[in-house]
Amino acid sequence: MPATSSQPRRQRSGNRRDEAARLAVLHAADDLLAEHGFGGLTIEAIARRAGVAKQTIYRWWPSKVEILLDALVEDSDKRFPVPTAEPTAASIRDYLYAFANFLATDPAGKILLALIAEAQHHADTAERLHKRYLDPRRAQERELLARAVSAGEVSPALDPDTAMDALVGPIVYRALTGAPLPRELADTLVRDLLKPRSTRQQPEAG
Amino acid sequence: MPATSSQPRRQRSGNRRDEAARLAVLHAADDLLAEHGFGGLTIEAIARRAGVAKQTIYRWWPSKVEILLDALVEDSDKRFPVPTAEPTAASIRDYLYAFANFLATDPAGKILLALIAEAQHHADTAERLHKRYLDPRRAQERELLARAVSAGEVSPALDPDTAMDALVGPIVYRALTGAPLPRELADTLVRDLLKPRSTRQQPEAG
Amino acid sequence: MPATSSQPRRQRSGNRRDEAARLAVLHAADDLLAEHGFGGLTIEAIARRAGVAKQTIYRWWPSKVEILLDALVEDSDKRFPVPTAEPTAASIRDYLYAFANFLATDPAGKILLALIAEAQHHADTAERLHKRYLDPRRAQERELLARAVSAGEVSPALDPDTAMDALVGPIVYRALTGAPLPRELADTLVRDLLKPRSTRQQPEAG
Amino acid sequence: MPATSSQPRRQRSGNRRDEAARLAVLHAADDLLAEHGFGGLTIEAIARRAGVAKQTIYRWWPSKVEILLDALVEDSDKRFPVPTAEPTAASIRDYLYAFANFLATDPAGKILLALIAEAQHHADTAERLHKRYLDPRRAQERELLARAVSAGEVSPALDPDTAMDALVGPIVYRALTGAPLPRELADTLVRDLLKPRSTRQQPEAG
DNA sequence: AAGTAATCGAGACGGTACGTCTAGTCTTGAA
DNA sequence: TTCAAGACTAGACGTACCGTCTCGATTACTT
Repeated sequence: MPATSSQPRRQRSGNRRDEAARLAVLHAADDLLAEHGFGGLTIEAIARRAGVAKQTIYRWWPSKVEILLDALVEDSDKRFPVPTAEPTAASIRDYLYAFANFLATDPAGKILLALIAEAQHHADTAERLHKRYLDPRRAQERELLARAVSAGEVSPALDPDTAMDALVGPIVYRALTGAPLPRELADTLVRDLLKPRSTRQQPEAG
Repeated sequence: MPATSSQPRRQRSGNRRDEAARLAVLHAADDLLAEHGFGGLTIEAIARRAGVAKQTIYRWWPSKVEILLDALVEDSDKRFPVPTAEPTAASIRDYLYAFANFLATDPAGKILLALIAEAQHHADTAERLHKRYLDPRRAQERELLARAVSAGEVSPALDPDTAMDALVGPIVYRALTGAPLPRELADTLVRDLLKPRSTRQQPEAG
Repeated sequence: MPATSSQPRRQRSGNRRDEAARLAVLHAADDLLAEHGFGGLTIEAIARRAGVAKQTIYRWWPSKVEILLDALVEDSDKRFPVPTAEPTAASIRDYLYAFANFLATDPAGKILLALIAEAQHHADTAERLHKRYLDPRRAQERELLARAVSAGEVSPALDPDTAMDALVGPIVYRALTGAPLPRELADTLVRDLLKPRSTRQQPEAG
Repeated sequence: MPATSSQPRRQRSGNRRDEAARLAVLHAADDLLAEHGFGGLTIEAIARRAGVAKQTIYRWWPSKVEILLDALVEDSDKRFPVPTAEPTAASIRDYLYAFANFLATDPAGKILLALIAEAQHHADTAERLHKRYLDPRRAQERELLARAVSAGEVSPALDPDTAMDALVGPIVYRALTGAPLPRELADTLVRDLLKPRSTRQQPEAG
């Protein structure tokens, strides 16, 4: 009587961590944030939505911030990885496009904004956000920029860290204040602040 | 302005609005934000700290966001007004210095960050923050920039609104992420994004 | 525009304790005990049933045991007060009838049984049950018995306290084990243990 | 009876029921009841204390009541068996002494009180308590009494079942309410309610 | 000797109630 | 009319157990 690969419907947890429950929680958090805003994002609501017991959430996540970080890290690595291949001005500009797009349209983009917000209210959140998201990404970004500089592709006036903030800051700020994110913004920021090789001898004034 | 007899401790209200209670609430909110962060800033705690009944707060402020807006508007107009006199690149740069200083050191600076944060969580807050703070200031800033442009002092590549965000965004973003705000940041932003008259014909590349 | 005595529907509490809420809680507890047993008697369920917030219950009652005691004391004083008038064997017997009837048929009778039960589980309950119910009633019963003795109406062999337990114990025990409570039980207990005047010279053997 | 090599610590289960686990559960239940009262007697706590998995408990006992019944039945048959030999008033009185002693001093006595209590809360418990403990014992007691009556040793006024409750009830009630259990109680109950042959023609009034 | 079956400790799971907390509404009584 | 005080409904918080389940290791009876 071969079991002919019929689907087992609900594998039922057992002794090991239930991956289905984990994903259900992450998705529920994502959905609730999108639908009801941060105010509707309670552990109770996540549990209800995910069809999961509260204890299951408390067992695996120390706070709802950590849930959001899990979702954010997974999604943003997927949707707009820091380019590692070609350290050119164009790839940096494309990265800013992708970042702006992520903030404006991806549900996980709202997560980042919510976490930056929450970090203002709780010092722990600030620390965790840095450790799990901002710092690792910034390290990659810094390296991208450094390689572009040493390749002679760009020549920013500021130190790498501040330069990145000067590029990313306007985009984040406009997302935080609900302003649109036109391509010209990233274009101008890259052109004027990074001064790429191709545009350096021809300032727009002419 | 005769001080007429020592102050009678607590004049006990009567039937007009109690100015002492109003100030006590604003100060209590300020103090609590500074001491216990936004998390410790509950209506209950403000009432306790101010020695005021909750109902008194609810009577005069529709939410604690409005309390913070009251404090923010009063203080920021005092500490770093948008310059109205000389529409030069230098005065814009000075304004950015003052803004950075406000965010980094003034207690009311924390209020702005907290309100930007809160605006991510509640749409009402976003609307109120725009209406009472961001929009009025932006109108002034836009006019400053417009006058500087038409005076030939600066020539930004972006439209006035986006250009202002490109200047302000990095400063706010670094404040939100706890990064320091060196003067070079504002210097570079003004020089590279506004292209003031004095630096226009001599791009740093030479 | 005279309000012509239309009913105000819900007087809404205010500053003072809400008597309606208090009664709703006591009745809800009573009903739940009768309908779903002690297992269904949770604070959460009482609050739900009474249409009252949990906090209101916790504000006024330190535990659900105290709710039951409130209900029990009020009801049992109403339904079967200890007789104070005539200290005769007959009135003691009638008191036992009333007690048996209370245990067997009155909803509040179930409360007493539940509290005796709960007292086995929690020492606090035992103490509170004694202080608020058993001891005061026993004091009255003891006095009734003492007056009957000194009036020559009855002559028990045991000290008053133990004698009362010998009368009451079988009734309670049968109620606890779900056995019926026939009148002959009380009759026999009074006749054989209290030896009332009228039956003393004529033992049932004849 | 050579003890052949020190005990191997924990034989690790295998295919058959683990007697060590069974005893560990019974003892853990006993200990927890004694130390933390019925409130501390949770399946989780028993499992923890016994060093046993919860599933092992649920496999062998349908509820914690059944664990207590196991312990109670074993112990009470051992400590105060219903006398089968001589159906005299004295042996009944001795049985009551033993019962009172069991309730007052034996750990298993507390179990009986706890089960009577629990039976008020759950109908299932009531049924199981009757079936496994109260009814079998009562059958033996009834037979003892019946034999004593037909031997002319005693002549109770009540039917056997009610008569037994009249004897046992006061003792249980006083145990439930924390009152002491003096020998005179059992003495008086037997003398006045069973009217043994030797005291029948000489009522104490004289 | 290998396979089958039942045991065990461990612990994750969906639930329910706990007792605490804060929000925001409402009412009283004094000034 | 204002205020302090504080009771009220509502509902989230994080914890403790409940009873069910699955896992992987450990025996003992089969064959």
